[in-house]
Amino acid sequence: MAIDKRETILKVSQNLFSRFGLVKTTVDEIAKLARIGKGTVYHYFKSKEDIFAEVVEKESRLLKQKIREVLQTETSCRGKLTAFVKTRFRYLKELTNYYSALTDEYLEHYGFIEEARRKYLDDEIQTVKTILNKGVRSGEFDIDDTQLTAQAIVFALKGMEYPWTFESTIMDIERSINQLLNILFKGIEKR
Amino acid sequence: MAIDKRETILKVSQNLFSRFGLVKTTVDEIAKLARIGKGTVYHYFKSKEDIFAEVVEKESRLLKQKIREVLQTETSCRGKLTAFVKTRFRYLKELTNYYSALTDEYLEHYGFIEEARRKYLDDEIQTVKTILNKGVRSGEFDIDDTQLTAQAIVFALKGMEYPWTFESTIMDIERSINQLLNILFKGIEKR
Amino acid sequence: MAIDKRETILKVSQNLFSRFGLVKTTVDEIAKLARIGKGTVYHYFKSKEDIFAEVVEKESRLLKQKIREVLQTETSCRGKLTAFVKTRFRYLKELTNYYSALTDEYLEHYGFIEEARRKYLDDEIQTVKTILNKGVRSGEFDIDDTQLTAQAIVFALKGMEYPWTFESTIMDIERSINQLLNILFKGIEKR
Amino acid sequence: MAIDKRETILKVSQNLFSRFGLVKTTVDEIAKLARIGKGTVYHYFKSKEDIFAEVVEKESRLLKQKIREVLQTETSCRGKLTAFVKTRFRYLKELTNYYSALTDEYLEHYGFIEEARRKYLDDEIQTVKTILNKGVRSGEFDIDDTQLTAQAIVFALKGMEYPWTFESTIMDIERSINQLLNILFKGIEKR
DNA sequence: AATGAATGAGGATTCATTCAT
DNA sequence: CATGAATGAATCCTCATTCAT
Repeated sequence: MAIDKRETILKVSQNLFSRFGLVKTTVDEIAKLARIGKGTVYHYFKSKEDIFAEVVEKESRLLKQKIREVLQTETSCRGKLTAFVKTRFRYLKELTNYYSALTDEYLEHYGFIEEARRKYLDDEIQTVKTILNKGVRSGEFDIDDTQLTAQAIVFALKGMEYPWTFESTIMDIERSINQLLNILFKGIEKR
Repeated sequence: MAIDKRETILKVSQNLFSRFGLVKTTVDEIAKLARIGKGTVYHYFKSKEDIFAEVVEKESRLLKQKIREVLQTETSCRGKLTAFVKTRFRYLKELTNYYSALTDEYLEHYGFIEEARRKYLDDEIQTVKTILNKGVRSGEFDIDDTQLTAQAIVFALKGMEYPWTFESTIMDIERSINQLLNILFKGIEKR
Repeated sequence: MAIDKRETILKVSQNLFSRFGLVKTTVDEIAKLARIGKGTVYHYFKSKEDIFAEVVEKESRLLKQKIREVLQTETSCRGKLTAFVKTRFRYLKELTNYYSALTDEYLEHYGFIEEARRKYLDDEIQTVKTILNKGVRSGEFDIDDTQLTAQAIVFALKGMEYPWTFESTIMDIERSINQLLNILFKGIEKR
Repeated sequence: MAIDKRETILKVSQNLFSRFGLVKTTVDEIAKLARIGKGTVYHYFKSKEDIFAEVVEKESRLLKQKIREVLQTETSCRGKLTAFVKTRFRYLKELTNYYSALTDEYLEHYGFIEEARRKYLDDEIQTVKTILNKGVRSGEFDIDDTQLTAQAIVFALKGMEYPWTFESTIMDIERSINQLLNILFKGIEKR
């Protein structure tokens, strides 16, 4: 029961934060949506920021795990890279708090966000670099500096995190991702 | 005099918004920094959001103009694309409000932001597509679907907009951009 | 067991009240320090005020008893008066709740405090008056109106109750008490 | 007008603080009593504690000035001492915040109160000591250690600060003060 | 045109008390 | 007996906006 309520708070908070952000989400709303008293929220969490931190942390764990799973199902390096990019993209669309925590400027002042960002970035670059290295060794890829290339790829992927609220009306993001991967592998220059 | 004051408000607001965001910037601060009375701010602008909208609009115009200028100095399509990417990146680092307006989730509810985003995106894609088309015609590029490719490139570029506060300690962004352009042109697959 | 817990609550409350006062002491703290559930506190006491009332009452009883004891060990009236003053002072330094209950202004609204004050005062004045009367009869003292004098002395003694947090750095209170007693007996006028 | 309002806030706050203390006085009450909006209170003062500090400071100044005035009207040292004691007492009855700021235990944590206490005490002792020294030189008084005696007297006077809410029903404080002064000058021992 | 005083609607947080288990 | 989950009233403070001067 108790855990139930804690979980409920996290769930509605996740929802609210993802829609309105940290500042514009009020504890009142959280309590109301969770159908509990405002005080109860403070029974389970020390502050609104604390809830946010936990929501972000949870989403982060989920994303990492998904990526780890998916990487194991692919054998070729090209397959791995493709899987990584697509999984990452698909999940980030849902894990909006994690996304916004990594993005919002005014959150820079919260220490835990800074920390999360750094770890997240290192993590992703490392993952990509590992794939690239393996690809180079197996002869699939032709890359001079895998570290730098991994960085560049991860940066480019961040473009996918953009909150594409009007995506459907303008374009099909999935197709764009495929195209991006194509470019990534082949380049656009005439050979 | 009147125009002077209006301009001052915009300038200090730009500064404050870029540092603290829309929500955390108070009208009091704006007035104090502009060395005018708080009421005066409301003489020139209907609301805080209005100031924000205008700041963003102004930065947007500036960016577009810069890109237009720079594109004319380049002749090759590869040069044009490179120039576009680099200019865009350099300016976005300064035009932080424009950037954050395009990014912050809780701003989605403001109509003018929605509008700005759409326009901005169309614009950039169009610009890139034009370059790509020219490149294909001139034989520089080898691209099936320039619309889709332009979209993919613009998406990838958004990754550069990430607020890299710890950039210096982790990596040199400029080098990453060069690498990204390399990938863009050549791909990573062994030929 | 039950009495044990009740006693524990009283003890930790005495400690907390003396350090933070009635308002700034929370029931949570009391429960935590007593290593019991918050609800349990309400098994033994109707409210926080109730705990406070009992703590004060207990300290009051302790002080009275101490004074009674000490008065019996002295024979001369001057000795009795000296003993009374010194004992009273020494114990009040420890019985801080009793002290603060008698002092804090915002407590005036609690009926039981009003009552305690009145009783306490009457009591002390009566005690001193008894000593003075005895002294007058025995020829030790030369006093017109022992009632009025007793009142004046008790008032003066209240000055000693002041929370001298910085006492050590400024002066030695004990020495001041001696001096006060000297004045009390001899006066400061040239004879 | 502006000063008017600031003054009004201070006045009603003085009243409320003196009746309910710092903790139990709410900003809402202050605003309501001053017939202004709650926000206005914060226009003039940074916080509730700030108002309190200023109220106390104001009362302190008033007391000191009154005492200075009264000391000049008396010529004999006995007269001066009597005047000092009586004035101090009469004014403290009104300056209840000053009084409670000097007394309340839970206020010890506020730095400015600590400071005020120390200054206040030094001040009073110095004032009394000056009178005593003059009295000794003129042959009016017979005192060994005027510093110690001054301390003892000031301590005793603190007893007068007690919140004698039920004074009238029990005794006439003024008469007690006279008696205390009598004791101070003559002592109670048979000569 | 310019001001800053005035406001009140929120919003985060605390805490004494209740109550189901 | 014992608990701690649950509550909501109370409280301090912020800030965009209005308005009289």
